[in-house]
Amino acid sequence: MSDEEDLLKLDNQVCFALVTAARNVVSIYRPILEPLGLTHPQYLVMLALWEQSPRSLGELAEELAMEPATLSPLVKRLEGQGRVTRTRRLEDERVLDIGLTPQGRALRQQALEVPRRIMAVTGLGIEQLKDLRDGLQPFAGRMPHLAG
Amino acid sequence: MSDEEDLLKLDNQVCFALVTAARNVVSIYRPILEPLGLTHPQYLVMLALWEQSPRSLGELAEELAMEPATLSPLVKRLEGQGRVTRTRRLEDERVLDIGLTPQGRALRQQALEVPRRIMAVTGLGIEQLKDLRDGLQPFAGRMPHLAG
DNA sequence: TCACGATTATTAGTGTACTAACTAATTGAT
DNA sequence: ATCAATTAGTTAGTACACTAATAATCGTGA
Repeated sequence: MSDEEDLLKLDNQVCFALVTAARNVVSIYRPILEPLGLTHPQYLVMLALWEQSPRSLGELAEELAMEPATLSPLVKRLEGQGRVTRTRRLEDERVLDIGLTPQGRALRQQALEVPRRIMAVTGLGIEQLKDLRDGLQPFAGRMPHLAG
Repeated sequence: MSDEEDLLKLDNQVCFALVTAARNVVSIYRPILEPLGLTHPQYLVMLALWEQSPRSLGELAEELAMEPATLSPLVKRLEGQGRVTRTRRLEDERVLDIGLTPQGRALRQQALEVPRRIMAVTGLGIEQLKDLRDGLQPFAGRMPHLAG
């Protein structure tokens, strides 16, 4: 049992915990978001747009720490559902502005109930959630050394 | 009203941190696992098999907290790469035993270097990794209330 | 023994998520 | 004014991950 074996085991535990936790979160949200007609990534997009809109697809991708190529079809589905608008910006036609429809804006009222239902299902309190958020900080968001 | 807005924001932060952290972990491992010819999920499968093999596909899926339907094609790719064997168990032909080939067993030597390279890239130490692992425990692994 | 329900794995279909290659538009430099 | 470089999005192709439906096998009880 060398140091390397121990490290491999710790590595395994961390990765496993992180990946399964992310999967579980999606599974927990699924039944709660389903009545809203949203998947979990779509929910994150709507949260970002409720904070600020309209925004270019690129800015949105940057804030959500995802690739424009991933966001592009996702936003198209939201447009198909009538929650979101996709319009070329007049000053620069390369830019695609993503905005909210009245229907998309109205959805926020239903979304306000989501967090309480999540806390009820998981039995987690506000403090635990804050601790988790803070513990994840070193890994979260867009990681600079991954760009390029 | 304001309470609900705050909760929605906290909810957003936690989910966002968790999901992007999981994505980032995969991105960090990608270039390191690429010379081994493994994706990150495949790496987790090999880690589990190095601990114990052969094992049925169902047992493996249980330990990895994933669905058999997800694991099935993943294991087939590992078989195609010559790392893994897929054989029906004689006593019960419904069961598919997943074992290691000599090549799959040998791969472990190269994998022993992975954790140090990860720590070098991320700049994280053993203690930080342990803290993160422990912080994720309430969400990690197979969640009982999701079964069914 | 034969029919039935349970167990185990696979297939089909949807939805992210990534990289790489591509189109279209703008900017900058000759 | 034109051509090169850059920027913004999209498309193509691969790989997870889930649900639902299917197939194959096993065990049991009539």
